Amino acid sequence: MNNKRIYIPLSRKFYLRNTLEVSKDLLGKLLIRKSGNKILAGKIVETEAYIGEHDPACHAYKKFTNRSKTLYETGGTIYVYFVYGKYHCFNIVTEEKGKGCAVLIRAIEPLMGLKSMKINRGKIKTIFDLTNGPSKLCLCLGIDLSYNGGDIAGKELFITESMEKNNFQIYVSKRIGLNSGKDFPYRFFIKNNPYVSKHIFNKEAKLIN
DNA sequence: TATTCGATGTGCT
DNA sequence: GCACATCGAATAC
Repeated sequence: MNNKRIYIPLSRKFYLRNTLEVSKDLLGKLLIRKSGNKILAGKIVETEAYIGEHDPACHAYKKFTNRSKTLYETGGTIYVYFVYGKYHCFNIVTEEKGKGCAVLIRAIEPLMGLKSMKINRGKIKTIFDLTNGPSKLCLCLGIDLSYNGGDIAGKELFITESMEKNNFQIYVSKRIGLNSGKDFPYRFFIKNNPYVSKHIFNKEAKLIN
């Protein structure tokens, strides 16, 4: 891949749509992180939808708190939060301001800047362990709370169309790691992609295209 | 102020 | 497959 290529971020409009649609459409897109003249990038292979105040697993279910306030911003806002005392999760707000909806990026397939990613991440068993989890990819790309509330159509961290043709099949399953709202089929991932995070629920996943 | 919990990851079995 | 580290945020009181 050519580092000199100019990447055009998807506009905010892309995110001002139904959360499930955005979750599906993000698969196959490129997540780009620029730092100085370095480019770290990966293809999005797994996402989850969190759909506002009526979704028991969504942070907006418990109303407005200091942590969840950026979730109520307009679609295209970056929502990063801190969990389990040591990890970060990276989301993109969807739909109109005030809805409290977002897509969690759960896994990417690393494509550029693998060397830096490995340094950021620390020891791994195989290359497949590098970015196959929401907090793993945050570590690799250096995504932390300083990005919370930022614009996903910005310069440093953004998503762009893939240059490859996207001919893959999409599976949908239950979401990972929840205690409530666990039965909603809001997790999307690319069939047979080895960088998908967990294999739990994959057996019962359904093909949707 | 006290207590519980968590959209995870790691390591061991 | 399963236990558990870890600590900030949310909730209970």
